[in-house]
Amino acid sequence: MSIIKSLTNDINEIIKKVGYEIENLILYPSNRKDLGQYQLNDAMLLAKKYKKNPKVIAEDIVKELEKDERFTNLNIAGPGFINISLSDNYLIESLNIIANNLTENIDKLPSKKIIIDYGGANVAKALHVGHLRSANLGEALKRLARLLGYEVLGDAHLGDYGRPLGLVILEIKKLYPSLPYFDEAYQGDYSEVNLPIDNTDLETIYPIASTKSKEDEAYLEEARQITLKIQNHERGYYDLWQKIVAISKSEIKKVYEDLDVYYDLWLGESDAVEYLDELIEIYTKKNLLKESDNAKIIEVKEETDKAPMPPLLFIKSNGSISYETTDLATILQRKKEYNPDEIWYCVDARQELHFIQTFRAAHKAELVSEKVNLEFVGFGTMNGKDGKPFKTRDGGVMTLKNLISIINEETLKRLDEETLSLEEREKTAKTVAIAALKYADFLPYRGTDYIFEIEKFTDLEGKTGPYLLYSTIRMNSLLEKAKKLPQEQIKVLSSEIEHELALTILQLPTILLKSISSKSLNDIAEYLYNITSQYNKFYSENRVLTENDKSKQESWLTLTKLVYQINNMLLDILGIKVPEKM
RNA sequence: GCGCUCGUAGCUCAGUUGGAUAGAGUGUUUGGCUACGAACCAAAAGGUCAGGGGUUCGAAUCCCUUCGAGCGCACCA
Repeated sequence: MSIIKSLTNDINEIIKKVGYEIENLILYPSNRKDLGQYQLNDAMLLAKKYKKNPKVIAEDIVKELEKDERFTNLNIAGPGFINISLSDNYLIESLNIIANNLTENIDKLPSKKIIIDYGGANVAKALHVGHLRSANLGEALKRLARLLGYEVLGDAHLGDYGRPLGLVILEIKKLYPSLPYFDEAYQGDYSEVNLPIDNTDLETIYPIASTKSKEDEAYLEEARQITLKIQNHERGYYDLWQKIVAISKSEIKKVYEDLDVYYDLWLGESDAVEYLDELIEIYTKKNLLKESDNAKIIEVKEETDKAPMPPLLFIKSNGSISYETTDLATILQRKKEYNPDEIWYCVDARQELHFIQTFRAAHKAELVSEKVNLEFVGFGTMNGKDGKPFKTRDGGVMTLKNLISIINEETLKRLDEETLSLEEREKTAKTVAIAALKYADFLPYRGTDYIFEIEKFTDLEGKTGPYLLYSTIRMNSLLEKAKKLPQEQIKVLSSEIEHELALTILQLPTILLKSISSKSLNDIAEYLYNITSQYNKFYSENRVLTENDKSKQESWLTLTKLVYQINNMLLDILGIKVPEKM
């Protein structure tokens, strides 16, 4: 158990002993550091509950806390704030426990099996800036959840089904009508067909097809028919579809690897389709399907709804299925194959209604038990400076690949030509660029729409990924230079900034729990900046290597090591790598 | 129209299970390197927390209301 948690528990016990009961006691870091390190705000609440003067209650509590040697400088301020500080002895002892084993400073959660759905990548479409948040968020939540003791599977949930693929194949048919895929008489093996199309072609074909479909009703209808053919596994079309998926998937994988995003499962919508018959049977047997305008729908209204709730479109009037249905099939598939306790969906916040419908329909048919938490983890949209969804200057889509290379160039310019060879610079630039990109994305709360500016992601100074990397590397460099000196124990805390750092370190487990419960990484991103800038202040105030006081020197080195380890751990959660030099 | 989200420093964002004096980065002005790595550190200036009302010991945070913005509302995914 973490220091801060056991401390909170103990204070709770002490207060109970005095005769008061606090339901959810939290030891807050004080926002009046001049009065104490921590504050307890509960005397005011207890005053209401026990109908007593809050100051009297505070005095009762303080009197008992004073008997404990861990606490010092206890005082009461204002209407009944209790200010608490920790004694240096206790602080040092606590830090040494953590320095000895970092996991002592992490509170594990009861084990659970979780699937995180954080893909959103679509076959035949380039990953664009909009995919960044899903990938970053999901990957980081996966790592955080694992650290806290959950069993986690990340699923790419590839968009490999539905109309876009129909459109792409239609356009290919228009471009290369003589391909055997479109020749009904063809009897040969499709794996031997040479498709004159690579991933770059696919990415240009889709926008063209999409535009045509909006302008030409007949074209759209033909695409609908082809979509249906794929869904019915019609020879030729189905084979071409498989080929396109394979080409596209390998390219998508590459971009995700650049971002240090790795999935445990590379399942797609199409993989869920084998559960479709079973799904339809379940809904039919339970009598949950209704006919409406030639389509089959599921009513998902509830009495408490404030707004009209549209039904879930289960089977379209032309007989094809919508993504609501593949999402339901996916839930069934996950239940059957993995039996998770929770499924988290990291998707754009604008899809909330869709997921409310899907979750309700899933629970209505008991695809998963009511206890299984299907959670919508929506994130805000990336807008341009005009407040509308981001477009490049010429009105196009900024692909993720493009964005990464822009930041790469920017970073490369900043790297020191004297300490790094060209080869090293190129490799390092990539790592630093990704750090800049990811960190900038994590800083705002996940639900906030934020304004996407290239400058924000290429910024290398101030509260940025490169700042964290630079500082962390500098810590390591110091530790390396002091390799022969002892760095095992903190013996003294000799300045204000060292005390600040100590308290920040104790606060870590609280930040981790806050982050997993809000499912947002901004608290961790903020914490990383805080601990790093506190360390940098310490670093600028002291000369560690030339310090004569040996116990001071060892304490400083141990503190450096501790912060270094924490930074590495947290950066790893965010999926950010630390290069050796930069 | 109905519903959801939001409005905090010039800009970009934190802070919202109610806590003391509302924070950070950036930008502006200024000071600190023949280096334990200056992609750093220090300091100044910058706020009617959109407006109004209410709840209470206490409100950026909760409730009501006005104004403004974004998003969603079955056969796109």
